[in-house]
Amino acid sequence: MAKKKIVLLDGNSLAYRAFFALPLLTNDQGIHTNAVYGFTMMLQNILEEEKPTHMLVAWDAGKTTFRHKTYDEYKGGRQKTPSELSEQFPYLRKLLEAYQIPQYELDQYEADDIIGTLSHQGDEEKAEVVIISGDKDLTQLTSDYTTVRITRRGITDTEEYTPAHVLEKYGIEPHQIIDMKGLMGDSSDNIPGVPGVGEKTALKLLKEYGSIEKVYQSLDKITAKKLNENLTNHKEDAFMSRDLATIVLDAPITIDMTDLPYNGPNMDDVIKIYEELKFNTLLEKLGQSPAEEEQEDIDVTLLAEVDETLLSDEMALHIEMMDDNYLWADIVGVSVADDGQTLFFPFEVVQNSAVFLDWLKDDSKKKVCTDSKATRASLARHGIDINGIDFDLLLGSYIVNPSTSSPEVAAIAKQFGYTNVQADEAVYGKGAKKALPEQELLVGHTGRKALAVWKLRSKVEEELKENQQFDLYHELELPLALILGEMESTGVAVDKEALSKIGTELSARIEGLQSLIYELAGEKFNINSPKQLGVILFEKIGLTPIKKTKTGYSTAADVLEKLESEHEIISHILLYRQLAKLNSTYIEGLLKEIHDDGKIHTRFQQALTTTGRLSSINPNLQNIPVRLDEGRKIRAAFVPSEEGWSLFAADYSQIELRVLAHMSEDEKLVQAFKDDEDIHRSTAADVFGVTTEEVTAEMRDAAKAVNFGIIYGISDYGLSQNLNITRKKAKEFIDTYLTSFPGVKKYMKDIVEKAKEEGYVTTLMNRRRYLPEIKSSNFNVRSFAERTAMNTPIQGSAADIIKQAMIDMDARLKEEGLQSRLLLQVHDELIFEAPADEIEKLEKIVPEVMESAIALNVPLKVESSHGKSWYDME
DNA sequence: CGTCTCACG
DNA sequence: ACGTACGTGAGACGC
Repeated sequence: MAKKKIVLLDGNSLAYRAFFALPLLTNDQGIHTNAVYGFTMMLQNILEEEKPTHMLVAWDAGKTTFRHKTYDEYKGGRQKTPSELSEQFPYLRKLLEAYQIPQYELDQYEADDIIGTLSHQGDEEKAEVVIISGDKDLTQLTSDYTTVRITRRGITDTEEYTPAHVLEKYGIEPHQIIDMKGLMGDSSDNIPGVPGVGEKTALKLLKEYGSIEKVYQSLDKITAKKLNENLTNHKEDAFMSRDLATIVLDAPITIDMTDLPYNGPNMDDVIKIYEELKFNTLLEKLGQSPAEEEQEDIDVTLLAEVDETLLSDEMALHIEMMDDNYLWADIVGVSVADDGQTLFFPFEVVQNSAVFLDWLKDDSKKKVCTDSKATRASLARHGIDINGIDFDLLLGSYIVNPSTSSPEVAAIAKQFGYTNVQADEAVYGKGAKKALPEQELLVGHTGRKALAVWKLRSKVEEELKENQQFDLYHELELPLALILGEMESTGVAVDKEALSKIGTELSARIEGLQSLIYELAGEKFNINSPKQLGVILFEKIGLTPIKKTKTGYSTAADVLEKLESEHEIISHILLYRQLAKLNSTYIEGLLKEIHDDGKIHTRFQQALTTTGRLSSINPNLQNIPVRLDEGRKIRAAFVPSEEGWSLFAADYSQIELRVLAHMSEDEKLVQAFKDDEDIHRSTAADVFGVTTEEVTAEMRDAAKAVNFGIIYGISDYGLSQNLNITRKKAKEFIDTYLTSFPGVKKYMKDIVEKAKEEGYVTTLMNRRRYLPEIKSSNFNVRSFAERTAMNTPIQGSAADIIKQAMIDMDARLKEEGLQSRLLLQVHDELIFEAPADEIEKLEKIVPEVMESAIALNVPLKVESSHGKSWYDME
């Protein structure tokens, strides 16, 4: 028989861990499932890695334990278990039953004690025992036969404790862990310990004396006055604390090893509970497709001819493509739907039907669709005009809730309670298996999409109106989609030769740096691999690691910068990184994206960010280098598409701080903008208590960082990292700032409160972001939501403003009959191309239009420049 | 496919 | 005590 391997799980501890590590998920019944889900993930991982022959999950029993008799405040002051977690325990039990894993609890004892007793039995039998918990106290049980795995960040990652690892980490033996606890106490269990003694002091004492008894025997040798005094005064506490922390090895359990064989799960039961909890990804892994919603029978008629009477005055229209890049994807079918019918047309039929083409072009024939921009672009690619788009499901649902992830019709429909449409993946498959299905399926799928859009329109529009967001949707986002579509199809001209030339120069320098780095390292390695680089820097060369990542040493730029003076290799690596990034992302990456027309056509995602900003993909043209001149030179390859034209750029100056000034109505901030002051300088003057003339460059930099911090939802830690100062110093800065700008302080407080009360925050144009996590009992999750509550109205309002400016600008260009065209939007900046003789005009009207996009109680300020490339701008 | 790193506002 | 700045996209690596 194979060797015994016993795995003992600390049920409560792991459930807590899973609960706090994951966001609050719910199944369709509104039952929270995150702890069960996380627990399941852990369980899967454990089963796979350990392959146990025996298993047990131990639970804490009830509120009182024998430890309360020793110390009635044991675990006092502990937060009540959140109801979102307690409701999950019955499901955890059920899950374990399905896995056929024995569970046990014992009155008056904690899970620790059950585990301790069983591992003790295991030790005596010399059986291999693995204990899994989130509680480090359990490490006292490590022995030659027992390993303890303690969860660390995430849910499946654990740190493995053996006696050797305990010794390496703490410098003591496993049995001394309880002495350590006795001395230092444990605030989470309300175990007092000795005041003033933390982990460091406790370990120092134990390394020197060995045990609590010995520490007290040698008390006269401990010269540190305060420490000696504390030890003397809290002797009883120390011993009692040790007793409390000691895990019982002979609890009166009624089970033994023979009761715990593990023979694998009952798959039917496992599937059942996964289905109940809607663990779809786990079901898929089991080869079970998640229970499909019953699809109603829908008649989709395939037509090879277009009869005029079929196309009505108002219809849903869907252009189906297999690839989501609508700029190049082939159209695989077209469907229309209204109350009476759902029809499918092969695309050739549409192309060859004058009736259909006329209908598409006719502005008085209203089209209801999802993703109007994609619809328009896919048709335009085949020379087909479409007008009269009157509803966009994608944009509408995005405005209702920007946090919902998928742009797919099926996913959106489900949010609104309509399930009669399938996910694309179910029809086409995924990855390498993705393929066009047989025609009948395609017809049904494409038809159902159009019908879904048709059926959802009123619901979405109603919700938009209810939330006073119809204008935002209909007057801002919908017309913007048209403008963005034009920008995408216009594209930006890129000088291929110029780009290649920069690339050649970069490659030569990268090669030189590479050999230099190999030489300094004494060997060849892959500099692009953080893993290999970490080994070279921190093991071979022996530099001190400053930060760790999940998987090893961090080699991020801020870490390397701190090591720059330690070894000359660092500066070369930093430069190598910088140049390698430019070469791979911006030279090679962009070259691949230049099409036959000599242009790059990015796509702007209009329904993606949670704040209302756009994003740019395939390629991203919103992150072309600018901060360092080295990279900035890439911009020289971005040129006007026509002879004699120029690029023209206009950017909002400090738009986010101006928005903050407006929304907070902070007097000083408002006045500073009214006086057109250098805002970072004037902030510095206030924070440092000097006149603006006395502000030094360093003071201005610090103030600038604080201003950014304010926009991001400030935290002392974040600011300290950014400015490379102590947290205390950062906190002082923030406090001084907030005292100096009481309006901002009040605004931040109010916005968090409002988010808690109403569940969401809004922008100037009534964009919403829901923040359910602001009520989380998890500090990190809650803090993140609080910062988001502070940041989203600012970032989002700035996004609203520039979107409005784009619409106004588009109208103005048409009005004035100008040839100039908008090419790009980069969050606070608009980039145009223009004939030389229109530049002067643009210099006047672009700032004028942008500055008057919205009226705030501070002025908006726009600065413009123009030139022969995106690099040479004046 | 997740992680790390780094480009932008 | 907790471990973070807000919002993105892309390339390289290594499983």
